[in-house]
Amino acid sequence: MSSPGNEIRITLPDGSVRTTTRGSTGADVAASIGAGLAKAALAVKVDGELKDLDWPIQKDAKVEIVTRKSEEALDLIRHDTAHLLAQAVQALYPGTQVTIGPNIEDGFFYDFARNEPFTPDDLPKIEAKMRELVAADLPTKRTVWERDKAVAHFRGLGEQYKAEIIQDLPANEEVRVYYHGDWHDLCRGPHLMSTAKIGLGFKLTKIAGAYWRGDAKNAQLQRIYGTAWRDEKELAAHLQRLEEAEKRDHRKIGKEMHLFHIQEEATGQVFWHPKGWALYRTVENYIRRKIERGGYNEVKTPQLIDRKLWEESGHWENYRPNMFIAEVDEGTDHARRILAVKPMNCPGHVQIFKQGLKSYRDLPLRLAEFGACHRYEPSGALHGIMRVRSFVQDDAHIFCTEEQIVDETKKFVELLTEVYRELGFESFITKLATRPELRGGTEAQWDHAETALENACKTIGLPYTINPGEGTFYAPKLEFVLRDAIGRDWQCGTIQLDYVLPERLDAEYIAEDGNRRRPVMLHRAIVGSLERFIGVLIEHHAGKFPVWLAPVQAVVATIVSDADAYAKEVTAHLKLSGLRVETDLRNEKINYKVREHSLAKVPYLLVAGRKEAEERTISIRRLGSEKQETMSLDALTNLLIAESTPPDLR
RNA sequence: GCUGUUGUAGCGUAGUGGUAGCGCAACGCCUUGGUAAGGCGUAGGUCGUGGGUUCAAUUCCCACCAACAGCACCA
Repeated sequence: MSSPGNEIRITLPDGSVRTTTRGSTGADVAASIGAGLAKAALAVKVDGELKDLDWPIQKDAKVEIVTRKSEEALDLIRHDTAHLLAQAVQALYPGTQVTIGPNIEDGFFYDFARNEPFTPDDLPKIEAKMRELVAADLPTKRTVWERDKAVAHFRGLGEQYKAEIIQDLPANEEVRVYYHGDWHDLCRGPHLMSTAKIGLGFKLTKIAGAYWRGDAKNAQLQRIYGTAWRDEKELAAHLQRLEEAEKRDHRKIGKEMHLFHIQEEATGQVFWHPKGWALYRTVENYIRRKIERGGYNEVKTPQLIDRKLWEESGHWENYRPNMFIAEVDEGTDHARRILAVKPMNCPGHVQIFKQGLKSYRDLPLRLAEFGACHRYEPSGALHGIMRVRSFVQDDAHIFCTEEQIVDETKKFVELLTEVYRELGFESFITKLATRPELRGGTEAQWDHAETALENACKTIGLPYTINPGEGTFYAPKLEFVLRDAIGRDWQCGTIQLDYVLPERLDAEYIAEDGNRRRPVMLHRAIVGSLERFIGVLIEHHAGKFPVWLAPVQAVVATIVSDADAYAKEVTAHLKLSGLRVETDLRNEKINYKVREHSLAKVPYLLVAGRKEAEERTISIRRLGSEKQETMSLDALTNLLIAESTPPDLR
């Protein structure tokens, strides 16, 4: 229903309708509503699409004026700030080529090609230039170019990357070039109407190398990251959040709480200290109970396995660069034997499966292992205990029939959800990684496998997103992702459907009809690597673990030395109940002890003074509370036992 | 692996071409104090490793190792 002639009908978000001339802009509409709105307007949404404020509206449409308060404002501001960054960089460092500058979470980046490296000292200079450009209030102007002319123009300026981008634009897409003052850049838009609209809520945060088009085979560009907000107050709040996140860093807390360390002579491997190992074992034993009850059989397979098996499994061909190789002299004829330290547990589990003929009645057969795996990870990938070269997976392989896939997947996802919940993770992300370009197996197998994973998510009501083309070459997979304190995502759990390995390693079972069949193999892990998971756990709780996980669950601290004997007795008593308790008899004041153990994040401080020793009681103070509570030794023991009981045993 | 930055006592840090300070922790002495740092004192460092320049290197240069941030890779 279009209006006649030069009139068009504009529908505003409140449902009201206005008539205006064809070709009116968002700015016109805003002005017609009020001067305040006209001033506040940043852009306009026409039928749901973000447009420049001076975009002529040609037909009846729903129109919404976007202001600083709108949700879209941040995206607009960030994108304009990216342009501002590029403009500042080219002003300060002539000859620098611009490439792309998209928005990311909390900000933006822009990739530049320049022979000289940027240094951290450059950031304040660039930032100052950006502020200058904001103050100059440079007007934005949108122009549309003919494609060949644009390519020639940018090439003439020495902007090879931009020229390449224009050439690769879809044929039906308009080539738009935006001017901010004299400076111009290829861009789809929309943009704010002037640099002043950006405001000063931005900050450049870091410099890094990044490959052109994300491919390590291409040239490496220099990326400058920034964050941008509606105003300086929002920026300050964001920086504050980052600081808070840093305090949760598992590497920092791991050191402070004496959980583990890593040193040069064993990079990418963890030295677990007594306290960290207590935490580790608590998690491991918990998982062990969960899988035992889930119908798994725990096994243990060798660390060093002959090259021959890895050749059969395909690892020698596909995974060799990541494998640690051991070579031994067999003694005679200089015969060398080559073994590989296992990077995965699957081939070992297939060997166990193959011992003795299996019947369909044996399936599903679930073999689990806390398997220590070694992988030679690139040095730049190492990160605390989250990404290491030696780690233990809560690994298991389910050998089953085609028909059992859906049920087994469902059971696994239920188990995983329960474990995450019991360990304190109410929210996690699930991704379904589907068939990649390079893949084995038939289309029917892939259809079946992907559907099975999808059905499992649906039947238990687990929300998931599709991660297209990210499956492994042999299988689609579900990925379970936990987020760390600094906003980084870590894939922990996974389940993958594998048709290839049973084939390569010749696993089979006797089916109901008496024929030999290949089992399907489900590779699955709940926490993934114990090391990584504990890292996530540390950051998730910021070191303030629930009592059952806490490395030290309580400290008995004395006020006067007269209470020493009683304090020792209390500690011994609690230890007999299986609690992790320490005694602090030091010649320090109680204030000092309270402070120290609070900072050490001990959940319970048990204070013993003369009074408690006489009355055989204890004064307790919980971490995070200033309240004191005095109770009998028996009551205390019961309380601590209750709180330290793992969630699955309650 | 790539780009950039960094590497000083257990931890956190200052500093300089003339062989190193501070805070916390540790240890000793005094203090026995009722819920977030009591006082005084002592000890601890071949300044990541190896070369080079220099009369002299922790400081300047080179190489290597490691850590950190991002990229790429991944549990």
